[in-house]
Amino acid sequence: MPSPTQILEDPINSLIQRCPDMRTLRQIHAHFLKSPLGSSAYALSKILAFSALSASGDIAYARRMFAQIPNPNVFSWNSIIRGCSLVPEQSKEPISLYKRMLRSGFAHPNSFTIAFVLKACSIVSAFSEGLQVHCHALRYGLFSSPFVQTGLLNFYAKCEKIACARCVFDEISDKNLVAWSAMIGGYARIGLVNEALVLFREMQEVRIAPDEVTMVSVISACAKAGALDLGRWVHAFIDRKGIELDLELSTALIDMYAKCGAIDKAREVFDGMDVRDTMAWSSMIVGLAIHGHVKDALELFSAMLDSQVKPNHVTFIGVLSACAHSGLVSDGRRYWSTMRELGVAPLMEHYGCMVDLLCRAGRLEEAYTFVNGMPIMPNSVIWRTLLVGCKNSRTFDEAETAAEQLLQLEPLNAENYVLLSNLYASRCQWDKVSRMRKKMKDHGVKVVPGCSSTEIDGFVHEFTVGDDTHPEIKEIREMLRDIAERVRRAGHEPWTSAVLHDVVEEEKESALCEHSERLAIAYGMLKTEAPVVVRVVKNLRVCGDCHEVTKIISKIYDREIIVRDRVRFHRFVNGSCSCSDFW
DNA sequence: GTAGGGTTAG
Repeated sequence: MPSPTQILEDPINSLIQRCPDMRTLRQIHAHFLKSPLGSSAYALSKILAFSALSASGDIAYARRMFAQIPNPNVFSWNSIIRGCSLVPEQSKEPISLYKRMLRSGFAHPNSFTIAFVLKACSIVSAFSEGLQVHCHALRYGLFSSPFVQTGLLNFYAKCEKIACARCVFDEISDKNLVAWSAMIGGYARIGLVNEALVLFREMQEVRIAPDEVTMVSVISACAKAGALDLGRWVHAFIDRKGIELDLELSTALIDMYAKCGAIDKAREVFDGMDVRDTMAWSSMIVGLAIHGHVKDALELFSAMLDSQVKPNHVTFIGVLSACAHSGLVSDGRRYWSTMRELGVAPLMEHYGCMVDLLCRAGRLEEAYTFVNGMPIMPNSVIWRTLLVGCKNSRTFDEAETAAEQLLQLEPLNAENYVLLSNLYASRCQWDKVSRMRKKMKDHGVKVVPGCSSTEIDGFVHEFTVGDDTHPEIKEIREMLRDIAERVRRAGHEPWTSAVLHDVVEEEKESALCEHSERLAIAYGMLKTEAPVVVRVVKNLRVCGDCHEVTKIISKIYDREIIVRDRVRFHRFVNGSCSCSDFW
């Protein structure tokens, strides 16, 4: 039997449920303030929830309203906490609100509160605050809520505390689809590809059917691994299971195919999409750019503008890097202006592209002036780009200043000393070469060997600095040296994967058939290495006199070579000769 | 009233 208040309150709820916009909500609010129900906590909390959470709401109005509620109930606290974490500007405001809620002592957190605060903590990676929320969840006996469980798991994963996330995951007795997806996504995000894929397999073993959200993480893991065969298999799996190719999954597929070298396949997915947003367009543009398909990338950018999708900073990274890789200096400058006209504020990455553009075109002085005129403090990448340009051009006098800046910013990065040492060596400045060695020693900086690999038919071929153990290393070196030489002779500058592809295809058709397997390995390396499987694992750096093979590859592609945790990936792929067997 | 997803310079 409903109480008299409930009878009166029901119309409020239904009124708010049907409220179309804030204008109407304000009228409803005004009406209730004047009515005898003006002080009803229930009515106020419903009005607050609408303004804080609905798509047509107004968080500023919700904040003002919340400030006027004398003793907000838990529902109101939850609404304002969640509402404040939904705004695009990331802040710790929801966490501060939660602290205020606890201090007020009037309302106790429930599973909704904990889930919302954890979400807020994961958005801003507020690790210490999240830890306390974890304690509260246990103290208030709320861990049994699946929303709290996944909230905690996701919080740890987003803070890159993956072992903690795994502990939470293992503690969940009844793991649902969301928990599995969150854990797989957590692994994939930080590049623990093997763990992500193994967990995906375990998920199938316990008969939890993955959905499109799960598959985004799985595909993203394949992209990070450069595992084209696995990626293809997963795509077929998605089709076989009838999982919908929504916007996010299609974008993940475009990215995976592009990063694994199958740019045509990426384009096929892109062309098959009904709706494309900024990220989808950007993935395709970036993919084309890194493959050296500069004309296609720039045409696609025009098509994007024609289709009224607003480009963002990532789109312009693709456009500017496309220009940089093909020497289109004036076009690059034009796009730089377009970017500003479209209201996309240049970030460090964009300045990096422009410096790269000028350096590759041999305009070192201009690049240096550009760096000095930057309104933000140049980072180490900018100085390194400039120094690599110095090394290649040999006609620039400001290298010393750039070197000082770089060493000041990153005195412990071995890569910098090696770069500078090589730069001085290229100029026969041997005293400076030994000074670099001494500085490195003084700082206790050690060289970490660079490492690259390629996957062919599910088998990973690994190459590490100073490691000659590959059974055909000599032949592979010779072949790559030959390919590099042919490209050099052909006068293609800068070298792009498209040019390389042509040369390798030509090789395939020529008299080298007896070396087909080696060629496949070399080609596989080119195919998988260059298209930005360039994932640099933190604290690992390519440095030192890299292995001949990796050096040639990086030279050919004129980009940094891959460093990633090969061993893990190797273990995974080595478990089987082909991925279809593995699954 | 709640949870898990896609693009990023060298």
